Amino acid sequence: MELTRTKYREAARGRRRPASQPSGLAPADRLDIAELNERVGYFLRRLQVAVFTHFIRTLKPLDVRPAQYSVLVLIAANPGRSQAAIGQALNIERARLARMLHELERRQWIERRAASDDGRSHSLFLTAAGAKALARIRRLAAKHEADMAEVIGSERRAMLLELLREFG
Amino acid sequence: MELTRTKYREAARGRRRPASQPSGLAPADRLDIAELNERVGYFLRRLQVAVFTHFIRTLKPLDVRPAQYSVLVLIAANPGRSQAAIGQALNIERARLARMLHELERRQWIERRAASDDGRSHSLFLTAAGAKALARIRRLAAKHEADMAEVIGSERRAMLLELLREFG
DNA sequence: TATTGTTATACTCTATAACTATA
DNA sequence: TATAGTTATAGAGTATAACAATA
Repeated sequence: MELTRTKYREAARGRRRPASQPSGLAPADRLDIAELNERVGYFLRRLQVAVFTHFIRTLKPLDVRPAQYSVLVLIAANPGRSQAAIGQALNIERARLARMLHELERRQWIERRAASDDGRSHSLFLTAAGAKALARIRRLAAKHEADMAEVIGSERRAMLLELLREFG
Repeated sequence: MELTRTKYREAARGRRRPASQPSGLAPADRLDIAELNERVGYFLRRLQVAVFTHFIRTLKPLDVRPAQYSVLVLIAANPGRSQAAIGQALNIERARLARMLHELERRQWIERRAASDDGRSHSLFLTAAGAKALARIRRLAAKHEADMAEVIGSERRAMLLELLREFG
């Protein structure tokens, strides 16, 4: 599944047969997926993969992945916070976050300073270059989100966002 | 985020502050995630991870993962189809599917027979043991789905499923 | 004792490429 | 030439455990 209007329309045409229809009546060339049609996790995963694929492609010029984007955004909005705080908020393992931050530091988008109050923790900040990059990143992320709205439909996107937000 | 009623209620309490509120007013101990509150992909990913985690934990007794479940279900509903057909329907790379099928064959849940009409392709079938295992797997998967409905609410689950299905 | 950050290992999943055997 | 399946490799993400420094 790709996130394009053409594919979406194809999917809409293919969806004429209701999920409750017995599997024996599925056309010979199409596979019967009736049982999966009742699984929230199945569709959740498919849409998530499609959305992330489109995000990654849209942000390819800056080579930023979804997790990196969320970390940069959180550091920008919460300068000086620790790795533990960022990791907990985003549900990223501290081991994984440590490696990701090394990469962002290598690109000179963030810097770590020793925390004044706690010798164990590092305070995280965007560098000037990081802030500049984030401005470009945000423009591409906004384009990604606008593409999604165009494919999904604005009001459907809003419904989906509200439903998902209940659990995030 | 875990998929439990307790966690859900905590999340609901924590959601009092609207997403549009300026970040400067976020409490000092909580991180400001206002910008992510508008990202469909962010919540889609969080919910998908939570749902898969619960699925994996529920099916732990049989050690079946979501992708394996979907493959078994598709073979059961479409006996004799090729790896290519299964892979295309589920959006699984043929290389990945080949390894997964080896594992399912090792467990003696599926078997491959040479296709009668095409010497290149393998026809996939459940074994008797595979059919028996799938019956147990389906009971656990149904429990997983029921748990989800309990946490999310039946009507919200139905709305979410319908919205997601538009793109799957 | 517990926490912060780091390194290391293992496993899943994704993305490719190269290869064989068939068509 | 194209397709079906296999094997191999590389990278991202997840899950652990172990460790040093600090609380």
